[in-house]
Amino acid sequence: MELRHLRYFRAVAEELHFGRAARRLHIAQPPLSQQIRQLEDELGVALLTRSTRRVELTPAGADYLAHTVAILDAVDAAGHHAQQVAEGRTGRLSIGCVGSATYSVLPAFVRALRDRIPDVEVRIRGEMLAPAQLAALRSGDIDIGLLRMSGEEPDLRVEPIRTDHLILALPDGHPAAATGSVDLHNLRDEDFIAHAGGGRSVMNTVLMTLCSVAGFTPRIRHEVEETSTLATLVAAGLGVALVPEPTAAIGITGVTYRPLSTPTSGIELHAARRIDDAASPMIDRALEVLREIASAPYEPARK
Amino acid sequence: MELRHLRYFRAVAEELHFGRAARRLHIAQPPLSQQIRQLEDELGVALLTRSTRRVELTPAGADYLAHTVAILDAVDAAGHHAQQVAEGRTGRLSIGCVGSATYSVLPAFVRALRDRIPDVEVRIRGEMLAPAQLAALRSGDIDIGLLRMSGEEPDLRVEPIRTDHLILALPDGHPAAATGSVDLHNLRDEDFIAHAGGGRSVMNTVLMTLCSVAGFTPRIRHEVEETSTLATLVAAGLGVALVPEPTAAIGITGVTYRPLSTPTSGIELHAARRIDDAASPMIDRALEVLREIASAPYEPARK
DNA sequence: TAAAAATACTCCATAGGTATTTTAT
DNA sequence: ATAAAATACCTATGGAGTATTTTTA
Repeated sequence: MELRHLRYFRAVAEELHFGRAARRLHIAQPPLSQQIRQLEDELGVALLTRSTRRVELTPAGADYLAHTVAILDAVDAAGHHAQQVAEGRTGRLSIGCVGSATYSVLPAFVRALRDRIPDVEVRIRGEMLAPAQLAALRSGDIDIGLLRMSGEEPDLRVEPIRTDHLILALPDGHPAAATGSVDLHNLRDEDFIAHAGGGRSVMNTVLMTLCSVAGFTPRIRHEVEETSTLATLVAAGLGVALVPEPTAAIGITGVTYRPLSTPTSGIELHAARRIDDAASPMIDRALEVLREIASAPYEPARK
Repeated sequence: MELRHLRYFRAVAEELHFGRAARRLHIAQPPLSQQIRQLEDELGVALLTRSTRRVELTPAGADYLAHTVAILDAVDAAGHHAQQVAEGRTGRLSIGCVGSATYSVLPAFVRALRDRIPDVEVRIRGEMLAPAQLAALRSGDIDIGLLRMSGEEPDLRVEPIRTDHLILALPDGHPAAATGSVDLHNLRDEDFIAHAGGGRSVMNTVLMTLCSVAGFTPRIRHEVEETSTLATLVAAGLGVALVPEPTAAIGITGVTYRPLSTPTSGIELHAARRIDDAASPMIDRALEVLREIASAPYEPARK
């Protein structure tokens, strides 16, 4: 069976006249009769009752007509939808994001996506550590990763999205929070809260480097998977933490954020994608949107 | 575009290998490549990225594959469904029914239909007067009419289904209800409640005839559209009524039913259908079911 | 008897086959 | 070097056209 049979049957069923249907289809009447006969033979069902004076649908024919129309429409719709996907106007997009951007850059990104690409279907996986994102990118679990990284990844395309200042997260009432900015050296005897993964986390590397410059090695008492947990532990007074500025978007009371007295070069947020996904215009368009909105400096939520 | 293109695309998309897909389709590889190319050209969308070593779906191709599978399945399902309809195993059936059978024969019929033809989709229109049913049959609004009629209807096929005894509906405590059966003559001074439509209703004709034999002309004070209303009026003491026995299935308190002391030939319930619906096996099957169950004498619901 | 569907046949467009080339790893 | 897709070209199936017959209202 071919779509031709369905198109022809639809025409005859709607016209209830082989001659008119043939004219509508721009073919002669005999081949139309033949094709309809073929269709009926293949289905083993009489779809039409014909006499020379009247053509009518059988109950089975009426049923088949409804399905036929639905199928022909679905064929058209499938083509149009595929074109939309090819143009990146619709599709599914899975985004992974590190904790420090989950509550600031990520929501802004998703909001902008919905504005600019209304038919995108976004799936979000926030609070993903960088190594998990790399694995998820390779397995196809996510299409775009928002992470902080240093090394090279040959099968991924990584680009810097924005640079974030580093700030300190202190428990409310901490002596160092009394001043406008904090000298890292004053925290040499504090407990530090760090991310899991040790040296594989860029934030940990930066922390070690900065403390080393300040003349001490930070004592790391707690390691956390999620940045939100980190904020909770700081609020509980279990230690202090060095975090990228957007982390402050986590609305947990009991935490005071203070800049460092010594300016640093900050830490970069990167967007990563599979290098062989070049044929995915949705990812291209999404990254364009990300570049536009992510360069804006982090702005704390107004109350 | 033809289903061939979809079948071929599905094979290639699932095998991700033109050679294997061609073998699976029992054709050679070059024509397969050609057909896929045709499909892509017609859609204006690249569905696959090919190199000599790897064939992959583009995002648009993955999208199109999902739709393709759905369409091909729908084509199969449509054929099977039409076969089911042709065998009368599934389909929609609209049944009209007069008031006196609405609460006894009709529910038994529908119950039997569900047992015997599980996939039938029944639409019921109860409490339809006979003329309305004839019109609804002709307009296609109902497929089967359960009604009481006398004349001939050339474009309908009518068959007797069952004969019902005639009984009297009296208000509780009515003097005539004191005895086991009632002589119609004793009701010569009562108000009668009749169906609307006058002589066009067979029940009215029967009423006039029986009363005439009993030597009087009934005084008709109220005419009703629904048999349920008739029962309500009797219960309210507004009059008495002659009804077919199944009417007693209407569970309205305040009404006592009594047989006539003089046996009558009763009144027949007919099933009517369009004569040109011979090609509808669902109607055939449904009527077979009706014949089986409807011949059983009316049996009041046990409490 | 006239309008319309079915049949008979003819033709050619194109799906599919064979042989070969191209390409990417 | 080799496996696999693309290209070139040929073949033949079957879809569509023309002429005619059959059917029924």
